[in-house]
Amino acid sequence: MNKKTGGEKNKTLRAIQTEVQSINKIALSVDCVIFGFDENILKVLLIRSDFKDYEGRWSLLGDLVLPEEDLDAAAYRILKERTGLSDVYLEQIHTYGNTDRHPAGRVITVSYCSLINIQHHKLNIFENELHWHDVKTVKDLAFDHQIIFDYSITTLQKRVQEHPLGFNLLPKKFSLRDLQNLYEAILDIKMDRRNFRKKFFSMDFLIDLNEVEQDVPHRPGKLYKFNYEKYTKKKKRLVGIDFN
Amino acid sequence: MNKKTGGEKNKTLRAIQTEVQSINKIALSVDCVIFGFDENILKVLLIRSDFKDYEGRWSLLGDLVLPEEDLDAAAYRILKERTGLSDVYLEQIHTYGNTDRHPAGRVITVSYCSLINIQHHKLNIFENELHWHDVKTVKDLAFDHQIIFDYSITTLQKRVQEHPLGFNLLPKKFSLRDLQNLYEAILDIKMDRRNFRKKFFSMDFLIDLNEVEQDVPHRPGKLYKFNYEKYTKKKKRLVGIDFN
DNA sequence: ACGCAACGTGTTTAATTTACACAATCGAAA
DNA sequence: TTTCGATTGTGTAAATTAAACACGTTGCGT
Repeated sequence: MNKKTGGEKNKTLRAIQTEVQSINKIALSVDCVIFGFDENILKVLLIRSDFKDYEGRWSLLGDLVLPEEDLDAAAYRILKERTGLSDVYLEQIHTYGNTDRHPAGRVITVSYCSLINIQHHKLNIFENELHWHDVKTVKDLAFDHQIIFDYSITTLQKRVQEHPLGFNLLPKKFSLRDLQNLYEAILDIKMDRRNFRKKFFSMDFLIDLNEVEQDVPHRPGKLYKFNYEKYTKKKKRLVGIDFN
Repeated sequence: MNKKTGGEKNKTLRAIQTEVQSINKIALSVDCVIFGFDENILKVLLIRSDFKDYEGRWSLLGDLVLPEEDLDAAAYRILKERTGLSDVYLEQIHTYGNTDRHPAGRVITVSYCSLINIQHHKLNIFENELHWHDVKTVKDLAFDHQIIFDYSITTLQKRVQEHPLGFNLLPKKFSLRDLQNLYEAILDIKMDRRNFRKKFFSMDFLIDLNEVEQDVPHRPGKLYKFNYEKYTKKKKRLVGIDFN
């Protein structure tokens, strides 16, 4: 097999092959697209592919779903196994099931997307060179992971504008500058600072902590936290036809 | 088996059971939530469930994915088999894979959503009492189909505001009243007629056919068709944070 | 005490959305 | 042929939301 990986690393792929080759049946897997935010850059967790055909290529964090395991539970397990983190936002994105998408045979893969706070969860496992990659540098992923990744990031951009997911990527206390940097990184745009502040203040989901940033080499900004309670009490309006 | 169904009707379920029981493996299926529009009512196609446990309950149109069949292809095939219709909008919605969701064992179901024009496609098969149901009357579906259905309709409402899907439900030539009735039915709201017209005219995707309705007992409205070409040339803008 | 760097704030303009009323047209019936 | 009923077609004013834009303040570092 490939150079850096020992015996255990190929467990997953062998399992897939066994699963698939035996009777031309279906294997079910989950791929997690785990986003984080650090140094004002949106990042994603990748590992080196174990698979010979994709030697050296980067790949998403995937694994087979266990026989008695619910789908969402599998995603949470994989996330936990790979990162140690639980209790985070995790959502199904899309399912990929074409017959030719995996060299080992028919593999159905359900993709999930997660947003985690890199500072709150330092990686302590580095199997398969697990580490964060700037999303802007991600390319040529193994299997059809590039397609999965591209779709995930597009979906993420949509969802982050409809739900306050971004707050998961920040420390509990954050400045408005932090928040804006986050949105600018995810959406890959620049925004006007005054309008950005106006918008978030008018939403009325930020709690002023009456604290300021520490150890910044300039005037420190005020710190806020997100008011989840208040948010969950709000309703949806869905009217607004707008093709674009 | 149940009273009304002959030998062939249970094919699908037997196949699932065989597939699943043999080796405790996974069965892959597709459920189609097929929406139509008629008499100003949003409708959905349902059949009577074959399954003993759900005798008499209504169920979505589902079937197993063939071993060598791509996922999307399976959805199109099932739609075609059930309705004869091809070349319609069909989109993946969500995947359901919990271990306890199907009595026969582990079944992964990918749901798809489709919008078809009832007038352009009269049903000529009535197996399992296939027919259109007013979506407002749908309840107590078999399996977890109620959950799948509810999620589909919510997703449909979202998507119909972002993309001109609704035009699939109308005849090629339609009046603005037809169009408004459609949106009101799908979104389950009332809209102001003048503002509705203004909105669609300003989008500039309607072609005036210089024809009017026939056989209406009142002043006939002008007829339009949708300009798909013009639409496909437009771009997306995605900026606009707005939790709701 | 000075400079640097980022913070915090308000107004004006434009664009979009909402609310709202009346004359014109056609078919049907008297 | 006149009238009635029903629905079409249209415009404007008000309110809301989004966009553009500049300067004084604060705290740190030297």
